[in-house]
Amino acid sequence: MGLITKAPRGTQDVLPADSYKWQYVEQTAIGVARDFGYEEMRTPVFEHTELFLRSVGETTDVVQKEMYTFQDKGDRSITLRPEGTAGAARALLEHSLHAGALPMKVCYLTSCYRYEKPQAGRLREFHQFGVECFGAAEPQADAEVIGLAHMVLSTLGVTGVKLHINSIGCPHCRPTYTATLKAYFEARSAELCETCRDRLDRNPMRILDCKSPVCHEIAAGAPVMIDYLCDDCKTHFDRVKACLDAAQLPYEVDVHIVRGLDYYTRTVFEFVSDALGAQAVVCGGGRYDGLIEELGGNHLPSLGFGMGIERLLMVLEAQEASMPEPPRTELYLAPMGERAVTACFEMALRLREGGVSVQTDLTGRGLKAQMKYADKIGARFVIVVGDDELDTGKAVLKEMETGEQTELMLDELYTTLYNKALDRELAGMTDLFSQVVEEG
RNA sequence: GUGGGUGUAGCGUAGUUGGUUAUCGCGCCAGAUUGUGGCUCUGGAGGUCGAGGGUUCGACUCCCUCCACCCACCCCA
Repeated sequence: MGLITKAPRGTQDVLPADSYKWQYVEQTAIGVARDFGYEEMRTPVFEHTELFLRSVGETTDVVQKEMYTFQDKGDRSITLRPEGTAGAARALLEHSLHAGALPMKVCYLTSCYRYEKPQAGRLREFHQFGVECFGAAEPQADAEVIGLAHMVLSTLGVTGVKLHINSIGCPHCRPTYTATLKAYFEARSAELCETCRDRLDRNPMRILDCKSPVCHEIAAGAPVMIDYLCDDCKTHFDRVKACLDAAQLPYEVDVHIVRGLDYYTRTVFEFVSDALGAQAVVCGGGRYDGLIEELGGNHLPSLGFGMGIERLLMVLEAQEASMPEPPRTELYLAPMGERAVTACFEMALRLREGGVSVQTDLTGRGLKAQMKYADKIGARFVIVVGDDELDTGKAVLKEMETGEQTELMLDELYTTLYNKALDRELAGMTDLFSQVVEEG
């Protein structure tokens, strides 16, 4: 197979058979966010590289080795967005959205790009649903954002997902902690794995996350940020937890959560699924009180999260969750002969104008093949239109599932279909009603 | 970037000391009395056996290189 018939590494096509799942997930997420006051924002796929250096952080892996960066023809350094927060923050500043009503709540559905080696739950192009809440310093904002993520997951029927939260402090208390942590690991540096010895200088907090057994054991006894929080951070975290408790949102404080993006402060959280492979984080986010300042704005405490659509779909797939499928073609018009082809073409257009989903023959196939096609696409009704029908105006409406045939006049077709649809809807409501009665 | 596993039609597969035109199932297309789908039967199309090179009279099969996919490390959504 030649290169042009192969999508680039780490990318995925969403095929017609699956796109309804994406639409369902996306609409659900946007809908829940709207209930929380979030409005959609769309920002460009690419930004000035500088934006990500400043926000995500120059020492992070994302920036150091995973960005799709290139020079454009005007010799600007451009980068395909590796995450969604930076672009949203940039747009906020560029359009002075923070001058309007605060907090400023936005959400988005975006593709993100990271040059990584693909594996289960990890792609080079992936999609994220994200929210950002700008200008909300209070702990209830943290809880609300977490609650929003939780509600998106529960509305979709996701199960087996756990919420982990932590506080990683602020610029006032973190340096003290980092120094303490570094001293602790340095004392036992000989035992650490090679990568963790490198991390000692770059970012000792990463060692807490190491999966190697020895490091893990050493890390287990390491001082944790929580114990070094300044009074403000501690109070903030306590109140976040109090809100979550009050809302009965179950969580686990996981002192080892360390986010890999530099802008995070105070609250960080992850929703972790047991249905995924090693990439278990379905949703990750937290507070970034310093980011807007870092990008040249005023101090504007903010927070948000990103949710991986592919991972979300993997979880739903794993638990065999049902998702509402879009309605199938209502009617297939099977023309016999040239006169009928023209008539069906015209009839189909009229019916579609009335909101009926109709298909008719485009291939010149025989009747049998057309019936097969109608069956395959799941058409609910079929009408064969030949010279007889055109001459008399009478036709037979066949219901595919039951084989039941109804005689009708072609010029009453729309009304008939409308009534049938209405009957179905009523029947559905009756079913729903009896179900409710049965369940008490 | 580092490991491990896997590559035969759209999908799932047979091909086991290298030996004619590379299996089979599903799917697709067409037929089985003139205008009716699902079941059955018959026929047909579709493959540079992941790619390139090497060994050999002869390679899907053996050797080398590369590529892709899957999984893990790392990192994160």
